[in-house]
Amino acid sequence: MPEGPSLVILREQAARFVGQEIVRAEGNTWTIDPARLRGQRLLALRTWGKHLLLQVPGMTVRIHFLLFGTWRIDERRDKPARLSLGFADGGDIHFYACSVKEIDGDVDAGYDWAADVMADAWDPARARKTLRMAPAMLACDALLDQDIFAGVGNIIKNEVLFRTRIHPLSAVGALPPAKLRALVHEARAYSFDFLAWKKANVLKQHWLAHAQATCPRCRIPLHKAILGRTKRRSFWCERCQKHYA
DNA sequence: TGGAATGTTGGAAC
DNA sequence: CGTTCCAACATTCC
Repeated sequence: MPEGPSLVILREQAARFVGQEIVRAEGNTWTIDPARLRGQRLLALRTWGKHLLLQVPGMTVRIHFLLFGTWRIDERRDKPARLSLGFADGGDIHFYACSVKEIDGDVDAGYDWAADVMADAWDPARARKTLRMAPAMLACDALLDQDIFAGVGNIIKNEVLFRTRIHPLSAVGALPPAKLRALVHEARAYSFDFLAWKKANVLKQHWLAHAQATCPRCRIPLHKAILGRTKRRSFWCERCQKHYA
């Protein structure tokens, strides 16, 4: 469950642990020593794109779920946890099949919060400017670029391109200003729709292009291919998504 | 049951 | 030395 909106849900689900002492810490992670977290107070729980940041005094741990990672709160799966944290109130959180890393130094210095499509600090003008500086970049690659659209994943990519009627192989430099603006705007707008639909457990039924066979506008078959430098699945309509080149 | 999938990284190759 | 490419990793579902 790794796109940005899902991380927001996780952050909200785990918010009650902030301020509590970590009384148990274990797991099969090899990148940090879980024992270092024991006895520490969880100072903050933040997200940046697809990253979850756990801050305790003198240490920040970054969790990334990649493609297969999952978590559970107040329950366990029948699988070894990469990292498990137990809190003073008796609750616990378990992370599975994820990447665990310690972040060196100041978190605020290392992350550009303006790039996170879910963040209050999201700055669409910054995204547009970055895109204008890379005119040859394909639209399908641009949306997956975490330095520009942190939190956007393959589902959001396909839905944003469909909504904005932009062909995935369009060069961003060929987009008229209004289209570029729409692309950036929808990257955030769709991400918040994703968040609401995911919370309501109705995300998939709202997919218009991703993993779909037919264009809901034209009723013709959608195209499906592995596209771009990112080599990810794209679903698009040749009739209603314009190829800017 | 083999293949595909909401993703990133490290190191090889150029 | 910088940029690009690809194998590797990890898990579940159909």
